[in-house]
Amino acid sequence: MPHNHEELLKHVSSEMPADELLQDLGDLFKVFGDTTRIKIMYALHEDEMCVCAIADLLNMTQSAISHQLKVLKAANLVASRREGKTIYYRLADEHVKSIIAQGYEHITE
Amino acid sequence: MPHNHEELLKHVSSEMPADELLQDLGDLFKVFGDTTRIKIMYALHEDEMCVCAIADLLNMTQSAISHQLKVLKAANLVASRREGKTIYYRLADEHVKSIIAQGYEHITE
DNA sequence: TGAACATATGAGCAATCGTTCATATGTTAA
DNA sequence: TTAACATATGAACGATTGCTCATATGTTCA
Repeated sequence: MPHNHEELLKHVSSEMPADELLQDLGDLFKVFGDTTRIKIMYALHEDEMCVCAIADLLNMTQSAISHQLKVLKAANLVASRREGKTIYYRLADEHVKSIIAQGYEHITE
Repeated sequence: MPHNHEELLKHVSSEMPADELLQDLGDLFKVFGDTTRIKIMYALHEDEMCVCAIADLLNMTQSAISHQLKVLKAANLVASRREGKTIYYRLADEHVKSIIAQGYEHITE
């Protein structure tokens, strides 16, 4: 008979957050899991930037950047304001920086 | 003529980490970007577990869990030890917990 | 109003990802 | 050695993802 871990499972199971929360966590990190989006967030680290400046910086099309900004905004990682024709994006809050900082620490240990 | 941001770009550009590091950062977060892997890491939060216990807990096949553990191990997020036929996995270090904690904070703000 | 600019968006396509299934490897005990 | 167990692995398939291209929306200025 395969080995038994009923007791362990009962305990760990009771400590697990709800499935929906775990799903949301995964979805959040999925947003961080793309180099383009990481670059965008790094670019916004110090100051806001408009879409075309980000596109220039990363040497990518305006469309590609715009699509990614939409993803970042849906995850509440960036916010934007309009000034005439231009739309400026900035990091939404400090979580972005601390999450990236933790990741940075891990890979550079 | 489209608007100019040469000065800004020069500055932001000089502050950007190397491409390879940004790639590694994205790759790291990609590993966190899956609910199954998040669940595994949460399960290992307190104590080590063997593969079949994790599979039981998450109600998934041994194979699926094994594949995901391989991904987690490649990213240095979990470590393992053998005891007879059984292989026990545990979190590799505290970074895992702090990264997840930061993400948790963001979604529950 | 119309032209130029800045950004957003939808469809489509190649690439990547997570699972399943079958099977291989490694360990223990009889 | 053989059977049973625990885990790992490779191929394959459907689903998701990130980009491109064409075009739409929104704003300013003449």
